[in-house]
Amino acid sequence: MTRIPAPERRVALIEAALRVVSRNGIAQATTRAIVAEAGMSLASFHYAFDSRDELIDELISTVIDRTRGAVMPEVLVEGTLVDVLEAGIVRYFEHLKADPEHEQAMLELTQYALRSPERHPLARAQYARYVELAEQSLAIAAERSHSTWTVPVTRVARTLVAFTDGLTVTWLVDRDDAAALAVAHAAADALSRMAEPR
Amino acid sequence: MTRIPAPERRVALIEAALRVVSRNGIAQATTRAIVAEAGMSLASFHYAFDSRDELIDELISTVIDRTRGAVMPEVLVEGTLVDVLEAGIVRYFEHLKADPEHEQAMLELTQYALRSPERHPLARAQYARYVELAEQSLAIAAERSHSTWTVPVTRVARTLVAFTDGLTVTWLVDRDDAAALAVAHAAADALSRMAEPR
DNA sequence: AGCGAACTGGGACATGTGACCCAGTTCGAA
DNA sequence: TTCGAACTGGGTCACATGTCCCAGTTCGCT
Repeated sequence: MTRIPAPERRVALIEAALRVVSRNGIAQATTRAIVAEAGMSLASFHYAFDSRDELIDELISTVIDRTRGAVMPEVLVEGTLVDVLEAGIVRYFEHLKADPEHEQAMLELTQYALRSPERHPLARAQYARYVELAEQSLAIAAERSHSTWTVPVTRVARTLVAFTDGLTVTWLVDRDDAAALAVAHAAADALSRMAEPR
Repeated sequence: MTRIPAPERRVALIEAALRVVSRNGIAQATTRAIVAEAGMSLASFHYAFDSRDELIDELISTVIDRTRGAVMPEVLVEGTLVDVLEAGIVRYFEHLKADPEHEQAMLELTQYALRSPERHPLARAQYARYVELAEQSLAIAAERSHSTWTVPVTRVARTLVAFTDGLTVTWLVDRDDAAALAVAHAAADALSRMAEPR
């Protein structure tokens, strides 16, 4: 009924799609399901997007852009590097626990992108973004703990991303908080060895 | 043409399904695709299985049972615990590189199982199996390096699984061998701190 | 107010898919 | 050798899904 210009509709559809993917998985993110979630008619979908694929691609791009420093955001703690790192990872874990479906959706989108050569770059971009954010956090962490990375920060960041990823996948499966915290501790420990006091 | 008893057919279909999932992803593992891969007719499928869901469930169970000590199998190296651990993880990494599609399939099956409450236990079982295998490997590793775990082995194992999982996901995305080896190194380092010389 | 373009709703179509059915064929046991 | 059950192939059904079309409606501009 209400007229909405196409660009806004694209945004609304992407939001709706993310909700559907989070709630029901990407396999259930059909055009009809997305449109229902957005409260629109099917025609509006193809007025705003050429195809479902186009929407999914934009969805992935959007979540990449939107990914803020969830991984170790503003590190609040002052202290040893290990402590700062662990606090950061634990904070990410809290974020994961607060919205597991979202992280699960991210994982699914990655898997999805990995499945076609044309979309593979999207998955790479997603992880490049993760690494970028991790790098920033690690720089801050070193700062706060008066340390210097003895290994290129990018490499440390890649490792951090791998660790948090593993933590995410395993926790999504077993929901074992204590185990996840143990992983966080071990990961922080490993990372801290890549720096020295300044 | 050739008559094949139902139980054998089930096995053949599961094998075929695994190949299809590895090659094209679980979304493409339709009854028709599986049947074509197995060189059977569609009717044979529903003669052997009640439904596609039943096959997928059995597929997951099968891969769980079949999962051998890919994660740090017979640890060959003698040496420091770190070295033994790293060698084991690197060996897993070689396995991953040798057949990336298989590990990707495992990941997809997990994600798939995670999406429905009835199947969630399958995902848990899969990871429980991983942890079990990791535990065995870790016991051997401690043995070989004359060390003792100072933390319950199960917890160490869970952490190892998380680490290798993270390594897997990130490597599947960026195919960065050097980065993966760095993760392996860091992971081995972290794990080795959970033991002491005997 | 009037006009053209932007937008909307409902329906339609082709295709893919899971499930099923049934008439035939083949095998093993009696 | 015969007979019944196990098995097979091909066709079919219902439904979901991506895409499209078109007649109508609404808006911004003149």
